[in-house]
Amino acid sequence: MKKILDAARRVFCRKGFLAVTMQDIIDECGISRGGIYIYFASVDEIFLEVMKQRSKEKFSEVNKAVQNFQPFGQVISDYFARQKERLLNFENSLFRAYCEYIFSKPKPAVQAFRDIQFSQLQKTVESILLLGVLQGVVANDGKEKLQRLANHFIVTIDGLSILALAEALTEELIDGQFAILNEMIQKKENENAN
Amino acid sequence: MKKILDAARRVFCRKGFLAVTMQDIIDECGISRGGIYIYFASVDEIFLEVMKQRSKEKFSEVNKAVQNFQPFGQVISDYFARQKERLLNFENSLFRAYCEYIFSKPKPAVQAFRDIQFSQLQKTVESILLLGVLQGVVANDGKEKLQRLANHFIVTIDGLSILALAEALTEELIDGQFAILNEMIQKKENENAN
Amino acid sequence: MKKILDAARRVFCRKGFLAVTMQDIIDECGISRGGIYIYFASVDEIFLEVMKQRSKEKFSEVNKAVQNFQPFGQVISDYFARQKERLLNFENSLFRAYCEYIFSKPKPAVQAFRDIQFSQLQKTVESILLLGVLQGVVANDGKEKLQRLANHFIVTIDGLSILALAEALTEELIDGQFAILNEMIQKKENENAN
Amino acid sequence: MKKILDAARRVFCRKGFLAVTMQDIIDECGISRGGIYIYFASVDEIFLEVMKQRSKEKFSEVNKAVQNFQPFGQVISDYFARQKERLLNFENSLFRAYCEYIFSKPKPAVQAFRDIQFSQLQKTVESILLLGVLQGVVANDGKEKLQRLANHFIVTIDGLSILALAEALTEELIDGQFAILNEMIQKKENENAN
DNA sequence: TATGAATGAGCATTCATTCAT
DNA sequence: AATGAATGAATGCTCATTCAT
Repeated sequence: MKKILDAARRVFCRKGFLAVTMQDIIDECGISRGGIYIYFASVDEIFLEVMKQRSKEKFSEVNKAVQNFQPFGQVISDYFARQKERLLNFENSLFRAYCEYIFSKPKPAVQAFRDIQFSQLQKTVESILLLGVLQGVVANDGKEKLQRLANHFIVTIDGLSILALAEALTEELIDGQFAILNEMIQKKENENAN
Repeated sequence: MKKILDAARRVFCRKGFLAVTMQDIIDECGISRGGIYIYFASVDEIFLEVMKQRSKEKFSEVNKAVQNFQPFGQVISDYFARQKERLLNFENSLFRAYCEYIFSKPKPAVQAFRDIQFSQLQKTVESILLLGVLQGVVANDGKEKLQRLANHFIVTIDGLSILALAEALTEELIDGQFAILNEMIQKKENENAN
Repeated sequence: MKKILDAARRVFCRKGFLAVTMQDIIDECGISRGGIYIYFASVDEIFLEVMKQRSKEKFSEVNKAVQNFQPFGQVISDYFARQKERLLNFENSLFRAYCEYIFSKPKPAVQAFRDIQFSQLQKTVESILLLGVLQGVVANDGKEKLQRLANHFIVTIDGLSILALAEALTEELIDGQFAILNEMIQKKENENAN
Repeated sequence: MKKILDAARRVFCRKGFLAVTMQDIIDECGISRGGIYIYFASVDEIFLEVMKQRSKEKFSEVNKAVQNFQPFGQVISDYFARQKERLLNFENSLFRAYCEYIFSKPKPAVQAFRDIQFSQLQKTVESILLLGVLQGVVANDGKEKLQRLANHFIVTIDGLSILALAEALTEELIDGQFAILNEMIQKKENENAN
């Protein structure tokens, strides 16, 4: 079953979600036509399981760093570095599949799924920024502004992800955008100092 | 043929790109199966033509405003208002279809298409910001920084578009993100004043 | 389309209803896999159409004889002869398919269909018996009794049909049963005479 | 193994014969896939065993009544009552499965099976009628006529069974048909008296 | 004995594409 | 130009049967 999920993940990275057929996954994992239906009734089910698995891995490192109260400068630059690497190696990303899934399903059906993905991400980014606030290197403009800023990070990275999928993304562009995000924190830092 | 393209556009708005079959377009425009193949050999061709049409309309108004050297404050707030309306009425948008198309095609094949879309957008946003610079209300930090800022606008709006498609987008969230973009200009204005 | 229905009828006679696949009908009529779906969406639809066609043919001759007020003795013996021939050549009958269809469907779904079949049959048999009454060769015991007798004819023939399908039916057995039905009319005739 | 047969019987009552899969029986009896194949190689084998079991139960009571030389009036009215109850509770009957089995198999293969079922039934009905003859309440028209009458009872009940499966059977209709069968005996009784 | 994972043949259905009219 | 009937490849899915444990 792990064999199926690993194979499926490779397929989803390669072909997104909508174009993936059971046949693709069967071919990739070497299990028979019927064999796969023992575990999963549809491509949808496999996809959801793959996403569940990924969620577990995804934030573990950064969350650990935050919990260990490591220096904000370190954490944020690690975070950017990791995102940059991800954006530059987008052939290993499930983002395309995630988008196609979210786009194609009737909205009520995916609400729970999408909310989990989004709120987990929000929580993680917020916790990083909060770490900066606690360490006095990010301005404390109140919870609302912090949330807004966290959302802006997410939105920016989502926007970059689209460009990555369109292969319209250069390293230079990434650096430029992350520089802007950094400045937004730095600015606040200065203001804080005032 | 206009009938085909109009019908196809409605279909692409409704179902994206990947899920659209010739049958869908046939049903929508009321022309026969064979009749459509006289003009277009595939859904792909129809899609490209629809996108070409849309490009023509898309930037006409804002470009005109810029060319007429209208007040930057007016132009930018119009731009945000228009984007906001678009994001809140995303069932009429071709963004999903655009994403699915870009995602699904082998990259070299869509490079030209994607570059046209992206550079048109860049040019328009840059021209707006340049208007601000010329009118002395946006900081003149050099061409590179301006381009970076323009990209940030684009990236942010793309990020919001994803959320719109996932129906994870509230009016509040849009306002918050546009406020951040506005502050980035204002900030620069202040600095400029210093 | 006539080609499809004729082929389908042969298949239903040979294999009943439940065991018939689209493939069977496709093989029999020589139309392509997709071609058949232009006219019919499922085996069910084809079956219903075949049955509709048959209903039209089925009672035409005997109904005509009744309407022409032909001698009862002639009509009834023709009817028995025809039924006997049908029972002895049951490989050309749709009875098996009809049974399997009726058996396998959720009852509300087939109610209308089954009622039409049954009431047509009832009406025809009743009209024959009524002919006998009008000609004074069948006892007039009231409408209710006549209906009951008509039902008995139907029930008997259905019972014989089951035996035919089981190939447990000899010519002798048929003759014996039809003799009983004949006696029932004769008896009444005698009584009538009393 | 009894567990298997009991479960299978419930399934056959519910779904007939053709639509029953091994999975259905597995689900119903809670024994594993492989476990069932130890005892039975196919659904066919299970069905035959279920039918064999049922034959043992089926006629025991009426046969006992006949052997005990109980009053014919009692025996026949018990028999009709039992049949009526069976017809009105046809969801517990194996008749549908029996029909589908008989219909679907190549005739030589089921000849023995079908003959056993039919001749057992014939024998039982004949023995009841013979009881009537012996008690002087049914006309003694010779063995051949008696057999013919027995067959008519069977044929009628088979015909009613079809209607039961089609849910076209009312209590009124059953009563009417059984009344006809009763009259056939009564008539003979009267004649006998003459 | 008993299990249940695995196999692969077979079915319904959809769809892009062709072509005679 | 325009039609729409016809094709056949491809997909999801089910099921009887096998077999290592």
